[in-house]
Amino acid sequence: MAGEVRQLDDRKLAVLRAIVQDYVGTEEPVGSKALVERHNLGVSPATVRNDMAALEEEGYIHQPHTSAGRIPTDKGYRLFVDKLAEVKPMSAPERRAIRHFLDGAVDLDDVVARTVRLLAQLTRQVAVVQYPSLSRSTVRHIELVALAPAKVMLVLITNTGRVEQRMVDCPGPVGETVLADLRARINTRAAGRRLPEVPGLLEELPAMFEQADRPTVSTVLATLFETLAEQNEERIMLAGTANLTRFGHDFPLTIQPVLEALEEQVVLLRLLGETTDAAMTVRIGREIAYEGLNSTSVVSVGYGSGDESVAKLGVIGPTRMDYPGTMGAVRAVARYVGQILAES
Amino acid sequence: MAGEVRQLDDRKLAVLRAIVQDYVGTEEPVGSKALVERHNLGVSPATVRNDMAALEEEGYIHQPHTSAGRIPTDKGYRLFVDKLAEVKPMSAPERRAIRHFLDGAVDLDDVVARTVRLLAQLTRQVAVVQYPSLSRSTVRHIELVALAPAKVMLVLITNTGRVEQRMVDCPGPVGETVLADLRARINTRAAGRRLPEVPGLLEELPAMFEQADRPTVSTVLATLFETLAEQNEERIMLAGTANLTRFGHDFPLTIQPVLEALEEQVVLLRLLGETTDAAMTVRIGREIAYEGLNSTSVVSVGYGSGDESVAKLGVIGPTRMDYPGTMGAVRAVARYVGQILAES
DNA sequence: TCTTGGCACTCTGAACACACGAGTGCCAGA
DNA sequence: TCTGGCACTCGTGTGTTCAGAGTGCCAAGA
Repeated sequence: MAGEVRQLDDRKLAVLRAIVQDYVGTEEPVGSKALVERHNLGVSPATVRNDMAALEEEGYIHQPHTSAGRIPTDKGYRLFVDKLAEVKPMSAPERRAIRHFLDGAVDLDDVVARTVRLLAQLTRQVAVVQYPSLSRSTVRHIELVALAPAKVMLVLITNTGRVEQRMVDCPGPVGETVLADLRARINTRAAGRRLPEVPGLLEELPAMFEQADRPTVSTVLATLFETLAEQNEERIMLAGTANLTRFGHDFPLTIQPVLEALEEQVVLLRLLGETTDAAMTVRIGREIAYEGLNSTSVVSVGYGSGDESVAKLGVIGPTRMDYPGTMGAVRAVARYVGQILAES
Repeated sequence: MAGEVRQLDDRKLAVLRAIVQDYVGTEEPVGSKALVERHNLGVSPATVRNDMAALEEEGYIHQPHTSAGRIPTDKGYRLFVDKLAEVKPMSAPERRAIRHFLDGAVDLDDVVARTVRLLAQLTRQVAVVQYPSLSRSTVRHIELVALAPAKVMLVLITNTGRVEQRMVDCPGPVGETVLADLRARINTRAAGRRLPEVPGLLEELPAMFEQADRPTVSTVLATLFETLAEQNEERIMLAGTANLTRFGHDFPLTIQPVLEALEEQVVLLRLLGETTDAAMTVRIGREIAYEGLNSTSVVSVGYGSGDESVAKLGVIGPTRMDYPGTMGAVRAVARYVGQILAES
């Protein structure tokens, strides 16, 4: 009946942009007349109506009732985000405030806690920050300490400031010289490397020791590898759940599944995990795999101490959100957290 | 006009109990007729009406509108909890399930995480569990390790399985014998003692060392005292916020301040802090100091590894909650967590 | 071919009236 | 002291009406 892949005309795109902007602002379906009044599109309401009909035909907008205004669909938001919106940079005072707020942090926990609060406050939505995960970070230092004749404490310090320690029960007494030797060899090879690489780099180590010491060396290494591999340390911090109350009119129905999803760390981790490292990811409504979040959008991005990202952070809000502003806030916060981590 | 301190008649108490029970079940104001039908009070609705009028006069119940049923007031719930309700013990299968679920925990974090989820699930409300706090627990072991000539790592292990470590930069190189001596002396004095006691017990230690070593000893001790005193480690874990959706009809208004309160660890800590150690505490509506929680009730109790409580846990729900059941669940969970902590 | 003004139509939401029923308070009698 | 009866109150649900916002379509103009 109609051209399928027909390219949308510039004005239609402008109309879509205007609809998204107005709807995000007012939360109410927007009609042709109001649109023309608030944006100077240079055409009459009737023309806009024609464009709207076309946009609806293509699935970018939708009418709740026959005689109501239009609401963007997920597809409409998608087009808006991809083609029509610019990330809105933070203002200078905002940037200064972010910087200042994060600078006050005393340790890693505090950095994460401050970040998540800040993000929730800036976006007025639910913020999620993943702890810098072990698997992405690099080794700063590995320490071995004899606590008792056959008991060694192993301490792993990462570039993100995270400290993990383990006790190792060795098969026999451990000489201090052996331990020092082992410590030196481990650090020479592992320092600065990414955690998952480390086991490969230490493979030939046992062979470098006397036959008698090999069981001890192997035991220590085994514990180290365990620590490195321990993925269940993927922790997450949340803030801003109170912002859910501003979600919409049809309240309990929308909010319940969202609250449930937020309690499932697994869901949140997978959500953030899908973010491609480099760029900011925006997932909208049905695009989100987890059903409970089908009426929300997720804006997420990686952050890291260097040029590489060690963890993700993001924001969860209604599909009807201020995408440019949210994306700007997320990007800015991620950038500053990265700086803070790099400094400390 | 009327007797003020007049003792309430047994039947009036029975009526109050019935009102509370019905209202908790139905969430709707309960009238005299329905009451008589559902509980065999042995009297007619008219009689019940008289009793209700008296109860209202005394402030135990309240009428939302002239021609509606009655709803218990905070004062009514208070009387119910104090005089009319028995803590409802968990059934044997429930107890077994609790036990089994908690037994699977692998470390302290996991114990707390499982506890809070369990509590949320059992009560279908919001659960709060405080981590065993350093100040209440006792020293299991303190370890000192030389990492570099003038760098010592201090590790504090508590009876609740918590491990805290700190780096100490010493004013000068530290001899291994001095360190061993210090370690031994510290542990002899501190092991088994409550954390806040420890500084007092170690006061005269520096004097027992050679003049030259005293600065080092003092530095190490200072860091240890800091670690002991660090109260901001009072962490809390939450679960079951999704249960807030079952709160009431007047939704966003009630839930918003509650969600806000739940984000403030400080508020939650103070809330739990007010619990007297020994017994279970129930705070109802306006009795709660924090305004945002004025339409909720909090049931909390201490739990601990021995006979003494090291932290608190509890449940936050609408004032209209099943007090006997909630109290039963809270008590049972606290008891089992205590056992788990004692074992590990 | 695109745009525009006009017009008839649809539908929601607010306002209002109204009846029903649940629940009450009070009183007189047992 | 309890009970049944009775008149009264008031919230809720239903039905109706009405205004307004918004649409789609069409014919005329650029």
